[in-house]
Amino acid sequence: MTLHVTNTLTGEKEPFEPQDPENVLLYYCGLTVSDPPHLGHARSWVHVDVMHRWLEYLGYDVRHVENFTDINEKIVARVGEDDLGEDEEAVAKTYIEHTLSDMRALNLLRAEVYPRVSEHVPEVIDLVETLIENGYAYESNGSVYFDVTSFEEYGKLSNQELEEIETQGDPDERSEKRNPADFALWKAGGVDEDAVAEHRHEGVDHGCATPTGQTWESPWGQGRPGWHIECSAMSMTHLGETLDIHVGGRDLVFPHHENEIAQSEAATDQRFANYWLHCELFQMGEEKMSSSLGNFVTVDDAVDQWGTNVLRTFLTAGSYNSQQLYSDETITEAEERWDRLERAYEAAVEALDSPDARTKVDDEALRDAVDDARTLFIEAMNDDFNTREAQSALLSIATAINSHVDARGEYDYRGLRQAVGTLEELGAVLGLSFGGETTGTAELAGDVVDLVLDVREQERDAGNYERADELRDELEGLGIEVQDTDDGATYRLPSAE
RNA sequence: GCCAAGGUGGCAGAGUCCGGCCGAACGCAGCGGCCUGCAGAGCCGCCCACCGCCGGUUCAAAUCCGGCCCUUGGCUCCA
Repeated sequence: MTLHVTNTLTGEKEPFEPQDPENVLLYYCGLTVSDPPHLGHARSWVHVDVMHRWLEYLGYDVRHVENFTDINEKIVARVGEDDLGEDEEAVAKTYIEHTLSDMRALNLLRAEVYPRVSEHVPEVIDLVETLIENGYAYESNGSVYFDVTSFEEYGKLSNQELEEIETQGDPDERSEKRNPADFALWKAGGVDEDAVAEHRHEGVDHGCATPTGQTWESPWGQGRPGWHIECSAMSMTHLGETLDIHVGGRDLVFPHHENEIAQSEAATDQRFANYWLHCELFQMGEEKMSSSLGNFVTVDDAVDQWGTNVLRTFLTAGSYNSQQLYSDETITEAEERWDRLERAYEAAVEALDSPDARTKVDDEALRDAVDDARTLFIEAMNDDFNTREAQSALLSIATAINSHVDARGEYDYRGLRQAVGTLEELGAVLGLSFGGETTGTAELAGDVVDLVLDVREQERDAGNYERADELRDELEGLGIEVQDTDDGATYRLPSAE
């Protein structure tokens, strides 16, 4: 089966065919950089990263662009707060660096470009001018609005009729619009003080903050870009008029992505994106995880607590387009699943190093299991990036390895090599890395643990089990897992992530 | 109110597009056995699901069709 993806535009799972058979143009609707990223963001990032990796696995060159929205009321509101920065640019820079660092910690492939709105204001203005010239937008009191009635297909992504779209918003602003559903492409003047006040954190002194208000010169006077236009301008600048894949959070379908389609397609008369994929949200009990609800876990805390591999196992434990439950239990379960994978991997590597590994031994059950797992994995990923199913394929390799090793006797050298290689290769698609880097200190720690285990072995030989158990307990208190086997004790250091 | 997604074992979560290999995957929890000084890890096996409810189509439905109930998300801050 070839790759199939669920397209929000049609609501159906469709065969994936990029415009150019060798290249994929991928745009991910990135963050507004006004808060530290949380696990909900990480969930989307990791799924997009897995899509990217899988497309490369299939042989495509992926041109992957991910924007940062650095013009926003919330950013203005953060100016002067703590040590975030003394103006909007500095605040945005702080959070962009924070975000990129979180992304590295999650082992995400880098995008080709991370464009920022503030660097694309001329393109935004060009696009708005085109829309006015073509009769899709109008100027009103120095602001420019998109006339939704001029775009016949408005509502096609979120599947809504224009008259059913409720509109709220500022009554003053609304009076400037021809239709309440019209949205701003360009907003006159600086940021509204009330809007800024609304996003301020309580009880924070903003000292001698000097927000600039983030305004630019334009044909319609001082102003700033509206919320949706930046993604159109940036994706067109870096990837052209028609994207192959546009990804974002489910919460962005309306109005953000709907408006992106309207303004882009009105401007170019070309289809804006062929496949719209949407990542579902984390559920914290009864509601979604979100910055505004304040019920989130930040990415850096989660990385500190769980490490990259556990987190990635957790974040890909459901389909990208299914809601996923966040709880201590579900994340602990992911940890156990990763541990099982890693232990099997280590057992295989150890068996390969042992003198009992023979090239003439042939365990068909092991080899077949590995072959089957590969087939399953590929089918799962091709079926709309089914990462959970892909994980179970990996786990079935673990079971096959354990079963083979547990039988003792002689080991199938080639079979184990194949198992290890397959785990590494397919694990990499999910961004999992086995047998983590051995650092100098880890090696030293290992030597010390060996010494302690030698002493413990002597105590055991002497029948002094109480002392032996004490030593084991103390090692375990340090996070070092001890296991007694026929060939002596083995250990696992806490993962050095 | 309108739009979208979903309701599968104790938990979590695939499978639903393309009906039969689903007598329902993988993992966790639980139970039994093996291994072990003990523990852990591991192995082998088992338990737990009339797949939200009602009706229909079919030789055959978790999967298709209709109705109903419930949950989540969106309806201009949102990944």
